Amino acid sequence: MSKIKLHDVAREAGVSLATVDRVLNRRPGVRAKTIARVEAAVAKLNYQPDRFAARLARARNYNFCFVLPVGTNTFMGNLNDEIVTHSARMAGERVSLSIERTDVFEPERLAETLLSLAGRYDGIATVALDHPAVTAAIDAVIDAGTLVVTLISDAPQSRRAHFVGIDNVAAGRTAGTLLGRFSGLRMGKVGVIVGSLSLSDHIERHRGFAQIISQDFPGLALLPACESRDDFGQTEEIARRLIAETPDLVGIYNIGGGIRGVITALQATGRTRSVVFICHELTDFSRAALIDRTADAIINQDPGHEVRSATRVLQALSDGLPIVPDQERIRIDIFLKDNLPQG
Amino acid sequence: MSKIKLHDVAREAGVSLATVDRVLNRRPGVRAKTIARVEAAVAKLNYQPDRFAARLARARNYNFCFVLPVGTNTFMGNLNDEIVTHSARMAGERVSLSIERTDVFEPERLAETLLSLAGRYDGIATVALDHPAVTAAIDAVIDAGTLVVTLISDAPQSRRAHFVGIDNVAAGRTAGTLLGRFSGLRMGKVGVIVGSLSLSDHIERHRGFAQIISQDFPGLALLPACESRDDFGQTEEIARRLIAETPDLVGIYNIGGGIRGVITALQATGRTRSVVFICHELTDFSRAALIDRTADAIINQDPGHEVRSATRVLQALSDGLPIVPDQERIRIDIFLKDNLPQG
DNA sequence: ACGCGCTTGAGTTGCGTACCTCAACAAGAC
DNA sequence: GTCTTGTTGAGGTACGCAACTCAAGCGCGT
Repeated sequence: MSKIKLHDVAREAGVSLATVDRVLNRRPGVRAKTIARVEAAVAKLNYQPDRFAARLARARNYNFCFVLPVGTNTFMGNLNDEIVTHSARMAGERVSLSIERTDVFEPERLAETLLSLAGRYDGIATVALDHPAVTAAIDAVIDAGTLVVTLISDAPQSRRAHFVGIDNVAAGRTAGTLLGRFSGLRMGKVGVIVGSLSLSDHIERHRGFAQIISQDFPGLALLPACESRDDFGQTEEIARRLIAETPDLVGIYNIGGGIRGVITALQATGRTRSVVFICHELTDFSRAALIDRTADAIINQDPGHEVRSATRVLQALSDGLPIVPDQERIRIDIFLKDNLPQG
Repeated sequence: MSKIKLHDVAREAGVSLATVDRVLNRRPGVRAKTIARVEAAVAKLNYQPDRFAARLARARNYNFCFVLPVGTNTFMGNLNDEIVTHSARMAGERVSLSIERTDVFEPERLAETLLSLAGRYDGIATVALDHPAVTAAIDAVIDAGTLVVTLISDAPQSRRAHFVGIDNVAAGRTAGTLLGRFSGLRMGKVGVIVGSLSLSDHIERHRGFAQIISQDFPGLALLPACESRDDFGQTEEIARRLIAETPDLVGIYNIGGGIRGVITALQATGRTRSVVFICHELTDFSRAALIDRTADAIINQDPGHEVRSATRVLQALSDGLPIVPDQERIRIDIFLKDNLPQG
């Protein structure tokens, strides 16, 4: 019952260690028939290479790079912090993490940045865009032998190995159900503030939200979405206008950043309790708003989980190990004032 | 900028490899002053031992045991499956997982089982009970040199190294807020079905739920809790009675198992939409009920995450490595029909 | 001066795998 | 029959650390 090792596989298959090694590491120079014999032995003995010995022998360090947007978005700031923290932890694991910043909203700039990184890293985790230039750049990077996973925002047309993030349509639907049900049986209007109508994740959230409101809540009417460019000031202005011009305003759904703007507007107009407010991403601000009941629910994706997941996936791909889908699935977290993490 | 190794630490501290080894592995025979010198060097160079080399050299396998309740509870069944699945994955990591079943609800039986496991395993993850006999048994197991973490249900008075599970008071509060807000502005009664009033996690959920209903929802009145012993049939009977005898029944909160009973009762009486139903644990049944809208929300703790977390924690404790609190925090998941995992 | 215990250095071995070299042997081409 | 090419075996080295042995050095008391 002791551990099966390479040696046992060799004996079982009736070949030498060298041949087993050639088969397992896909080195050339082995007949198909011999390969089959070795693979049969592996299967029969249920051989699992010792990860520790393998990594030690390989004596290889992995360099991964996270590509994040420039700017001071709070969520991206948190993501950045998680990368730094995780990087320190991975020192003993032979993985080093870097961060590269670029204007992710400019397809050409992002594509350029990605191309400049090709070959310089073993793997890249990038906040992507669903745009032909970006898709082409990702595929080019992959062809150069660098692994690519997308983070937060996907480029589904590309050949990226994995997407680390949430289903934004489902997130929008979740927001819709929460807002609709939290509004009780009231009838009226619902305002939507979106960062940009050209960001696919924002569009998707909006689509999911609109679906639910129109299907499940006939008493609620969706106002046209307003663009805030994720800016604090603009968001506040939009929220104030919504509140002032809509007597029967039942709820506000803030799809992107600038959450503080809505909070400020709601508090200034004394509408914190009579307007259902739902937003995305747990930050110090949104958390405080949830606790003082200005916000009613926060839809969240856990940046810590995303960083760890991206790193694990890149590592697994590098080592040719399988991925645990369950562990890498990023949840659409719903936070109420009652289930906030820690104190 | 290449990796710092033991050798570098030895040179920096002006001692030999053997001495550094003695210090790092807490072997005796080193003067306090020398220990300090070595530790200073470790700190200065930020030395991080290579986990892979260390594990390889230690040439040690870890045997961990999960102690689960007997019986056919669906959630515990899922937990069991996750352990089996994870066990297969850990074969290459030198960790083997076993499962031991006992009557967790009988303190004396559980204590006995735990004591019989002491010394036979490197670590134990047990579904515990907050009872003096269990607490004493856990402490005895720890004194015998076996690591202990509690799973799902804690024994807070014991010296267990870690608790893998959720804050059940917070989970109850979450259920309260969801039920209250989902009921709209209606007034009426709320039924609570609890598995057992002597299980601390059920009591805690009930306490949290009651807190929120009485504080935040003056229009709602809590009916006395009914015990179902987590049994399908009994749960159905209780639910049917609640529905029949309570004309103004607004919602039902099922704290433990037997969810199918409530579902059956709601569907048979045609009250699926007029009664807000909230329960715990995502299973095939509760998932189906959420999708067909018999259930309005499910509070969940992810059994896969719990198994992986318990294993990771036991491993980290065995290797003397730090724990990443963020990664090991089990979320109080809220599932609506819109944010269910996968398809 | 001697022995004792505590501390330290030097060195060896082994963990299981990856990766490499060299030699041997076979089948097929010419 | 010789040469080429493809296939296999044998064996070595390295990876960084844990764990161990043995001997030497030190100050101490007697």
